[in-house]
Amino acid sequence: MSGLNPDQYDAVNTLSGPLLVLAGAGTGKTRVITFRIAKLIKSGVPGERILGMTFTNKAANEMKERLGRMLGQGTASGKTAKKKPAQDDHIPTISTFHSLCVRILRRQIEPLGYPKKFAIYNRGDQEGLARNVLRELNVADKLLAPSQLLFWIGNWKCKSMSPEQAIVACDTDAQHLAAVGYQRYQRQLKLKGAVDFDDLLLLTERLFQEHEEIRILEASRFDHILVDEYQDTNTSQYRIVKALADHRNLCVVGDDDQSIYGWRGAEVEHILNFHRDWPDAKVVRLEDNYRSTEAIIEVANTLIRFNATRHDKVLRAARPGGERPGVLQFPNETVEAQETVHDIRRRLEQKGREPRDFAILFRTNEQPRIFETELRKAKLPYILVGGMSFFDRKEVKDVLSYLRLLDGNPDEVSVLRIINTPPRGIGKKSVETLLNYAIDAKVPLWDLVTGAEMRPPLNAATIRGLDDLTAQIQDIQYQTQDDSLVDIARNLITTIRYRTELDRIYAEPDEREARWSVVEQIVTALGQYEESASKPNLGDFLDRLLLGEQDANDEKEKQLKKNAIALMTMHSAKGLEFPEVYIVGLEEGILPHHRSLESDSSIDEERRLCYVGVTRAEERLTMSMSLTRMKWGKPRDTKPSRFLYELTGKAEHPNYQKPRGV
DNA sequence: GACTCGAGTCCCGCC
DNA sequence: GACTCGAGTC
Repeated sequence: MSGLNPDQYDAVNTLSGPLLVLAGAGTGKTRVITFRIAKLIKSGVPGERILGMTFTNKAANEMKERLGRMLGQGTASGKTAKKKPAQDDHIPTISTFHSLCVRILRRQIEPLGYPKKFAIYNRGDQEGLARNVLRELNVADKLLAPSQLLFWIGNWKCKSMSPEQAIVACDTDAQHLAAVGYQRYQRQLKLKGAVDFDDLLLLTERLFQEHEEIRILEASRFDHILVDEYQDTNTSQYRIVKALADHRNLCVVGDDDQSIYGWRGAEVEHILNFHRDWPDAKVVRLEDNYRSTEAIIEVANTLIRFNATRHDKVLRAARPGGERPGVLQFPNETVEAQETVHDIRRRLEQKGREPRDFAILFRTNEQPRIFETELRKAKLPYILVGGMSFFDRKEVKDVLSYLRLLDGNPDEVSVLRIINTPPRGIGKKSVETLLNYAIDAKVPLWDLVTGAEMRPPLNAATIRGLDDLTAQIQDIQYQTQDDSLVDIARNLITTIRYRTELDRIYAEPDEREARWSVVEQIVTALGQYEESASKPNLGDFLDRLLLGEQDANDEKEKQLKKNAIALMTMHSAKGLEFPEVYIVGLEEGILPHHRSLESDSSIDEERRLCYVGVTRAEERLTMSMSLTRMKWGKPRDTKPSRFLYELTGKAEHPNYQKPRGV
């Protein structure tokens, strides 16, 4: 326990009772949490009685790794540990909220009327459902598009609102329509035995509310709870934490200046009001920043002071001096990318830096493309973090849908996806007939496919197709009963002739290879999972993959090990640090994002996001913008981000605010 | 039923 | 510029 300052030491050694750690950026939050867990264990608390909660898998993995080093062992549900730990049971659980909720629901969901093997729907699946709902309601796209419906549903859900509550809270006709859609959407999900991501939290919350005995059972699993990034908890997460913390040994850590998840329902009030929930809570403040140089901290402080409503706190730099952060302007985004990569290469060669010392941070997921191109040209290793794009790929969706089926979980979305992929003569019309029949007869679609339920009249080609599919799936299930998961997947891909299908669709050899390699990556991920999990099974693998616990991107893993330049959004960068950071695309409309320009409070959140970006840098920070940017096929003029003026001291300080009402 | 082509849209951020 | 969707053709 060496190397802690008095405040950190205080936080680490307060072992019981409610504790609030208000910690600025770079003040050693994660360190305090990990030290505290280690200390608890050393003081005799069994590891399995400790629960650490994080918001991202990255944070969870990092904490597991640190803890592993500190205690010289692995941690539960961690794939970071090479060997399976000897005593699996004495290890603390480090988990994201969603992962924790999935585990609770897999054990206890039945009282809520969902099947134990519920499917988890992601964005793509949700869209299909939303479309169905709108079709059912006979709503024209212009009145309410599927994406809008999902937007509203997401909004209500992250505020923990039921459809009934949403209907009451509506202002406009479109909203009211969405609320009705929300009700139908939930009904459909339940009918299909599926939940979406938000439901994972909502249902857990409801489970605890309606079934006290389950709440007590789940709460009794742990004696200590630690929550990182507490400022980012939404209503459900807040209630779940409270419901689990009977023992009162609750330690939360956070920073209101880094609250960047307001759009998914996070409320800073939770951290600001912690002492109201727990009046005897001890409060520890960490204000010494050990990460960045004084020059960088100065920029960060200057910027964040423009936010009106915040806890006034100072961030003191422990590292004096330092290079002044640079602000660069480029003619267009190609030059911006080229020059950034050029600069990195120069510093790699001249300053003895390593690729892993660099990060390029951006606001939206379309920005990295051009940087990827330039990095590839320069033959520099990079890793693109985040972005669910892996799951958006057709091949991934296809293979995962088949795997869900093989897991004995033939939910409708998966069945519809693969029923005619590869083509087996089952046309749109037939699928529609089947689907309508399934709805009318209240039987699962899959039972019509297999013929377990009486099928409606269909043409001969369709029947042959359905029988083929059924035979294929049953063959695999029969042949591979005792096989490893990897063998099952291989058998599947061969049986459905997926490679042939890819070759048929894609003419370009390069594209064929690229697509096929994605399929192989899934198999590799399955192999990795099988090695690390204590009781591997297909359903658990699919859960983990969907929750992001299991990395399916083989290339990514390799590069990570290989030491690579990190490309990520500022949201993903939270909690991380790099010696050299480039924040790119600092333009009005990007950061702050144009969708946030309507209200002051969302501009404040954009500013906090920028603050998070700035405070990732340890030694060198470069911010850049380009004067024109391609948008919808045409180069368009841009305006420098207001944050650039603010952080360079060129904007009016809020102390000299313009008169009201102007 | 499978495939091609052209019109229409532009979906933040994450688990 | 990239992608999806629906009409139209074989």
